[in-house]
Amino acid sequence: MNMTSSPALLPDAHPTCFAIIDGNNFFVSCERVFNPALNNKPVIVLSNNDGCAIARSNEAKALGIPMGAPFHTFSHLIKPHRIKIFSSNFELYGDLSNRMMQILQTFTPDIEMYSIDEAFLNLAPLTCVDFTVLAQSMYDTILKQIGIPITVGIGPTKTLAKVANRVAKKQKIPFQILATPAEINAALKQTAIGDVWGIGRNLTLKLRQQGMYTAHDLASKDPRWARKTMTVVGERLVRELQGFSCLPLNSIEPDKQSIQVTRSFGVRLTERGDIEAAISTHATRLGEKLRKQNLVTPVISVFCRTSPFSNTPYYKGIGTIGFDIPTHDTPTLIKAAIKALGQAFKAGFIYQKAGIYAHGLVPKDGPKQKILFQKKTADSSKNNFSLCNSIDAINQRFGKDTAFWASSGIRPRHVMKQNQRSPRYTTRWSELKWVG
DNA sequence: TCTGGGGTCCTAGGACCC
DNA sequence: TCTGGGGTCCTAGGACCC
Repeated sequence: MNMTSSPALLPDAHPTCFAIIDGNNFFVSCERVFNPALNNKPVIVLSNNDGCAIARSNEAKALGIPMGAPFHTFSHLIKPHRIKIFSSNFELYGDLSNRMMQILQTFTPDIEMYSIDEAFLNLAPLTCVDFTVLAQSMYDTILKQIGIPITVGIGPTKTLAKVANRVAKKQKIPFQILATPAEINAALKQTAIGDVWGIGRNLTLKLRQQGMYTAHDLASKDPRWARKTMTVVGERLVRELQGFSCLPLNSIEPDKQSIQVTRSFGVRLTERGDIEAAISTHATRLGEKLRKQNLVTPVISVFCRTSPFSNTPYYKGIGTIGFDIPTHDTPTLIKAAIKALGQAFKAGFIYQKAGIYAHGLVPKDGPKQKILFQKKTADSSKNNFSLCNSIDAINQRFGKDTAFWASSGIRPRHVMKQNQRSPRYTTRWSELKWVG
């Protein structure tokens, strides 16, 4: 494509056209929906265990608090600047996310839900639509119906739509459309190389060393060069920046290949029994996730590790157990997890985190592998499916862990710190917002 | 005292096969 | 000159994303 050809309007100039829509400072905006007093004030949402900042309002960003900053590195700013702090409330965020996605689907069904707060839309088929009107309408509708401000970026490829979105955010405007080569070039020139979607910390360093500082520098490169230095991923990236779409819209969510449940303990643990209780809890969560998605796993891995940030010696142990028959049965998973922990655990260390992974997932009713030497008891899971489903139903209705497995402990020591969580306004009757 | 959690894709290299 | 060759499958590790 000739990047200097005369300006033309999308989508005639390009065969493809994408929009990326995301909620501004999404978790903070969710908190503000039910607490308007937070508007125009510095607000921070913390990760699990209140460990670090995972969402910051613009006011908090202006105070110089970076994404991912550990709580203790900015705790001294809280009082003098009256920063409002929240523990993460994913039940609330997930629910508002669903509502946002539903509204976006009224604009086009050709949508890919990319993350909790982001969606790509394929706009190429909307040939008769004025994208300025469309973007403004999306912004107005979502702000009015949910109360969350969004930003819309539109461009001929997903990567350029991302660039457009970033430019809009920088200018604090609701949307940006990159249609002409001149517009694209201008946007690329004001985008730092590290802010390009797909360029992480390592590649930023590498590219800077070679004298590339902006997205425009990278877009000027030969894709063959990119393939050599950054594999096929880099080649796609350069082509996308040049306006050739390589990343299609994935409107159908593929089955997960792996599922993991990992948590910091909140306290330091040294006793194997305490870690077993945590791992049992994680295995229970894993079973729930697998059953919900109708998947079974042929193998699990369990790990436990010390803190990489402390001065004490670092250790990470991993144990793996395979199943004769892929399963999503909680007692089977717990039993295997505890056995795997036996491989991973080494006495004498101060543990901070543990987790369980399931990989090579297959659909529960998919084709089954024949087992040559199958023990009679191997499919004990079968008998427990209805029990697990009943427990899932109880916990769904009455709240997490109303019914739980004894191996998780009656009073476990690994309970998560969540000191500042807001009510789950939209998903719990008991936590409804009262007005008046 | 205090540093999240959950995913994907790609490549290299070894094992194994004919 | 060259002294087996080519393929698949699996895993570990590294990169990225939000």
